[in-house]
Amino acid sequence: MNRIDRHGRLAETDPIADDGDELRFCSTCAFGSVCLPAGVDKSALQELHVLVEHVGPYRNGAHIFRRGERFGAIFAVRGGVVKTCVIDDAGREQVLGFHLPGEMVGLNAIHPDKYPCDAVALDTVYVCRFSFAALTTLATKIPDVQQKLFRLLSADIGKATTLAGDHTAEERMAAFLLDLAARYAARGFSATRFRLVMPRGDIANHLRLASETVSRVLRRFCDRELIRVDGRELELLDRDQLRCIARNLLPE
Amino acid sequence: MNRIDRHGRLAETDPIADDGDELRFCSTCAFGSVCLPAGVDKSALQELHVLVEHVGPYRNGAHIFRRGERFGAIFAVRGGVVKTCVIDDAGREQVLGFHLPGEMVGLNAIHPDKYPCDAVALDTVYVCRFSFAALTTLATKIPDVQQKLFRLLSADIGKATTLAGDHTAEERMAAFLLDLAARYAARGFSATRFRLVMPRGDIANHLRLASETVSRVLRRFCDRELIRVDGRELELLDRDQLRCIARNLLPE
DNA sequence: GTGCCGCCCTGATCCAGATCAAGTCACCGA
DNA sequence: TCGGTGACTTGATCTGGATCAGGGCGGCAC
Repeated sequence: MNRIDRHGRLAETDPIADDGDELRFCSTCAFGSVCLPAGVDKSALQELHVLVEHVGPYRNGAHIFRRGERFGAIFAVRGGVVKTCVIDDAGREQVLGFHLPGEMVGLNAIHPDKYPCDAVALDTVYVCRFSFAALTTLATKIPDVQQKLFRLLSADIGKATTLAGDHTAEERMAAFLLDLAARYAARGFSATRFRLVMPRGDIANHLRLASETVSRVLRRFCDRELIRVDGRELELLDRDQLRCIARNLLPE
Repeated sequence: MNRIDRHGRLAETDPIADDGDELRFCSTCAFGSVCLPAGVDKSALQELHVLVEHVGPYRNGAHIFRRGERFGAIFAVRGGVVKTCVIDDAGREQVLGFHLPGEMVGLNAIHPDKYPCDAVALDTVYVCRFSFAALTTLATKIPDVQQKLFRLLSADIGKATTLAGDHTAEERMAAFLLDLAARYAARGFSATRFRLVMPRGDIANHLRLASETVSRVLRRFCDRELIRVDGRELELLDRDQLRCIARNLLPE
């Protein structure tokens, strides 16, 4: 893999950011079954491709959208990792989630009709922008599109719910690592080795832990030879054991 | 109000359970803007009313649906309060939420295509059952229905997210009480006096606290004259102060 | 009536994880 | 080469809320 060189720049051959390899990316995107010609009639597909807009690159720290902005579109991450977060009025950040290539961002903005959080690039990020108005119009014509949207929304409820549970630091950490692994695997990446693009502090915040606790738990997992860590590079060595630790918050 | 007499039975005049006062109920339901004739063409409305099925009563402790059952319908609570929860394999319950009259249950089941949790009546419960397949078909014909569903789903993501935050016992409790008050108010009930239908243990579990902590926090709120508590009857005395305590998790 | 049971409250103790305080290390710009 | 800075780690201490233990009370069966 080695998608990102040691200067943080994307390698030229990066399959994700490379628009020349569009089909390969779309096939792994959360919206792929919709965007790709899979039984959908051609004119409708044409409409979908017209309403998709490729945006990027965003550099590390750049905002894809900001809290409070009027809702107009949802986004699929094409390349890089996006963090969503809110800043409360005491100035403390709360990390809501990390969005990997192929995953959607902005679904939580439909109801309030404005983005309820910030979306920030954690490295070099490319996205597909879907105008939501156009998308819903299309959804009335193509039941598959509608169904896909319902499912994506429903799935996000489940994710948020799992995180809300009452669990120990080790349970949370194990579940987080396995979840990342599964999501990378679902997009065609390695399920055992990947890079934690986000800083420890963001992981900690997301899991409602202190960053010191994250360090310590990772250390313990290393000592028990469940994982191997080198900076932000991570390898899962004993996924069964991790699953066992995380069993109470994995099922959903 | 006094909707429930001291034997736990519904009073005869209960406006919610009374099918004779259907319009009044529908006007306060989360789906009301859809079910009621508000610009929607008549034949479509007819279809909607056909697909709605009134179910109940469920007695305290009865299941509306169980985890693992194949997903087929979403429900609007007509009367009573519904608790959703999961039991992990260690046998510990986790309360996901409470659903008041007019609110929807089951939206989180669309993606896994089976109910990911149990829905249990906390008192005498009546529901409207919406076949999801029929509803989505209708949604392709009536954009308002589709839009409503998108919004309901998106709103649930927001709710689950808020709960996932890292907050103190007092913040959680204050936010919980204000949230209940706002939801009762939105359905036409008093915003300052209502009944906590659920036992303390369920509140505690939902807020990821011990029931002892719930007791103590309520006690402290009483001492500070923010609320008045008599068993399960509750009155909010100083909502501004409560809002101040809960400010970090209310905005969303 | 009496005993039982479910729910709630209160006090004492304990502990997981937060916070505080120092480091180390890699990177970078002058 | 030398600070400076930001991300990460490690150890010491503190604390909010869990857990444990006990008791009160109202409803209900007998």
